[in-house]
Order: sequence, then C-alpha cells, then structure tokens
Amino acid sequence: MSSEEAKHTIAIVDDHSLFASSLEKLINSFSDFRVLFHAKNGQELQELIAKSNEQPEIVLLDINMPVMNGFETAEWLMHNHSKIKVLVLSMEDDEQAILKMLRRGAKGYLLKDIHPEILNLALQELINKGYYHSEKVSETLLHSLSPAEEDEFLKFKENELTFIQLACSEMTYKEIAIIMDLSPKTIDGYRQDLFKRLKVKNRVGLVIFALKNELTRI
Amino acid sequence: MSSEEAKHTIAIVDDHSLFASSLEKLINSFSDFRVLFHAKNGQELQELIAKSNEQPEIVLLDINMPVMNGFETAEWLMHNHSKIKVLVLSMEDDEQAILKMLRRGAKGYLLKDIHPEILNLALQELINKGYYHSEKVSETLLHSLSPAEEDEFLKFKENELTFIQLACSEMTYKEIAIIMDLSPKTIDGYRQDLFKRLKVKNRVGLVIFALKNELTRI
DNA sequence: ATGAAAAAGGGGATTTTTCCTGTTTATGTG
DNA sequence: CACATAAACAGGAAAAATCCCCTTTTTCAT
Repeated sequence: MSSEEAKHTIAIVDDHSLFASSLEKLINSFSDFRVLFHAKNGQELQELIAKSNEQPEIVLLDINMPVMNGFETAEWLMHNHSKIKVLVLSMEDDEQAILKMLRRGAKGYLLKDIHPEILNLALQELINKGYYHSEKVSETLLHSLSPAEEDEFLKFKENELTFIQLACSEMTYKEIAIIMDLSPKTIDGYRQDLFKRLKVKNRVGLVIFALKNELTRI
Repeated sequence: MSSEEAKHTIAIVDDHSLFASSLEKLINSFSDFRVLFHAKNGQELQELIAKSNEQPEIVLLDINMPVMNGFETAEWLMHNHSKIKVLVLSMEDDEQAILKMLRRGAKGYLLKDIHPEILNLALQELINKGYYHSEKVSETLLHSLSPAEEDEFLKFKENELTFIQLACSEMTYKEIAIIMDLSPKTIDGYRQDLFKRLKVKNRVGLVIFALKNELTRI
C-alpha cells in the first residue's frame, strides 16, 4: 500500500484545532492512512459528510465538544452511516464514557495521551478486525456488567418498559392497551416518545433495540 | 498459603459427575484452592449452600444442566449471594451464552477444554482482581455491543431468506421490494406465505421467529 | 412443445401503524 | 393554594401492513 488513493480515509472530529491538525500530520505520516477532513463538532461533520464526495472509513471522535458532542455524534453515525467506524479519542479515562460510546457503536476507545504507534496499531486493527480494544476497554466492559449500571440512553420508566416488552410480541397496540389498562392513545404516546428517543423508525426497530439491550428476551 | 483452612473455597455445579469429580481432584491439587462440595444443578446448589455452614468463595458453573440451568443459577446467585464469584465453565464457545452469563454477574467464562494451569490462573485472578477475562470474552463483549453481521442457512428459498432478513430491519416492504428488485406485490406474496407457514400474526412475529431460529442476527 | 407447478405480479379493501397537534388530568413543590 | 411539570388521553389523517382472491410469467420435466 503506497499510492495516495489506496490509503484508508479518516475524518477527525475535535474542537481543539491545534490538536486536530497535529493529529492530521501524524496520521498522514502513517503509510496506510490519510485524513480526509476534520470537523469542529458533530454538526460540522454532518455537513462535511454530506458535502464530500468521499466518505471516511474511520472517524476519530472526541467527546467534549460544543454544539454536538461525541455521544450524539456517535449515535448519529450509528444510525446514518453504520459503515463508518468510530474510534473515540478522549481525554477522560471514564468507564461510563467508554460504555456509553461502545453502546453507541464505537469500535474503539483511546486516550489522547497514547503513543503514536498505538494509534497506528489501533487504526490498522480497526481496518483488519473491525475494532480495537485496549486492555482498559476490556476491563471496563467486564466491570460494568456486574453492577449493571445504566446511562440515559437506556433508562426507562416502569410503564415504558412494560410497553416495550409487550411490543416485542404479536400483540397489536390496541391489545397492549387493554393488557396495560390504558387508553390506546396513551400507548400511542409511549410509542411515539420512544421512537423519538431511541431513534427508531418503526416497531421492528423498537423490537431490535429491546433485544440488543436485553430489555426483553424471546 | 498451605493450611487447609486458608485455602479458598470452591463449589462445582455440573451434572456430569465424572467431570465434576476429576475437576475436584485437579482443584484440590492447586495450592490455594479446595473444593467444598459439588452439585448436579442449581437447585442442589441452593440446598447445599443453605445446609453448609461454610460458603464457597467461587462457584464453577456449567450451563447445560437439568432442573435449574446455569443461567438461572447465576441469576439466583447474583440476587442471593452476590459475594460469591461465578466462573462459568462451559462446553460452548457461544457469544450469546457468554454475554448472558456476564450479564448475570459471572466474573469469568472458560471453555472446558482449557489447560489446567489456565484454570489455576483464572481462579487466582478471580481472587486477586475479582474477575478473569480471557481474550475470547473480551472480544465477545466488544463484538456484542456493536451492530453485528449476518449469517445464513436453513430451509428457506434464497429469496425468502433475504426477505426475512430484510424484514428484520426498519425498512418498509416497499423499500425491501426495491432492494430485492421485485414488485411490492411479490414481496407481499412472500410475506403472506411466510406468515401462514410460520404461523405468525404479523411482522414482529416474523422477526421473533427469525431471531429464535438464527435466520438473522441483530 | 407442452402442461403442471412455481414464482411473480396485481386489484382492491380493511386494519394497524405512524404522525402531528392538541387538551385534560394527576402530581409534586414552593 | 398556585404553579409547573409530567402523564394520560384525543382528533384526524396519511402511510404501511395485512388480507383475499386472481392473472401472468417463468421454469422444468416429460
């Protein structure tokens, strides 16, 4: 791999432009990667992706950014460009942040103070294996599963959870309303609110979400 | 560590008594561990724990057991004896099983064909770090949190299978028709035929069927 | 080549889902 | 009490899903 065109493309999303541009130089010095563009936040990334005729294969994503932060950006990428791999580059060594990012489909999580060669390695693994997991990330995952804590992303009220679970069945909403002893209109309210919050398009999307997050079992 | 009393205590839960007893011998040969008792299933474990005046620090847990399987047992332990660490010892190298166990608080997951020294190491780590994570487990965790890839088999015709898999998404039938380059009416034909054959009432039923039978993964 | 069977496509109707915009009813807090 | 807020509920309409019955096209073995 050597010609410019064969290099894997990368987008950087970080509001610290000094960091972003030095990172760009570094990446361009890697033999297999080149930076396509960088954005100051998620919103700018959306615009650049829309405008550009070339899509990045990998997005290096910061978390703390104004306007549209890393979590929202990862969520948007997951829903709208699932082929783009997200590698989080963050300042904070925070288990909850790591988890929240992984839940939003991030393929790796690196601290900003790592050695450049580690970044190169991570990028290579991202391309070859589809993900890069550092020791830290693995430990975090294991830790996190025992106390089973949550993030806003999947916190539900009792009724909502019941509705979700019933929606994962062959019942119509009318039948669910009867079971839950609520008006069909209330059920419709739950449905609409959940669709928006979980960014799903329809009931099948809701079912998939519930199963992925083990909100119910089939 | 050498006196019998100072050794860490272990309970084995496995219905294959030959395996269980040889495992007991093996563990008793480790300098830091001794087997307290073994049970044929979760129910027997409950009784033994209740009867015994000494609680095991670690439970080596099989998954496939009659009466009360590993999942149920892990769940019970999590809720009733959260201080006891569960190390799953399973036959199957199954991502879903690994995840289900970790979600139920398991502190480690080992395949039954590992080298004895690995078991010793895992037990040591369980005591020292509180968990043992193999490479496989780490990969599974990461894998599981991101959208998965697909797989295919079974006795459906190619087009049917494709349709089923696409139906397990947020696409409308019209969109599926476009993707499959068929008339929406043909898609409706597939749908109707499958509903009848699989005895499902609606699309959610179809999705559930597909997942139960591993026609697709989400 | 031809007839049966399978696959693809269709008309047209009802039901369910989905969406958008509200109002009313509880509920908790200063 | 009054006020803010969340929960429950509604009207109305468009889109999608579902159903039933029917026709055309393709495939394939004889």
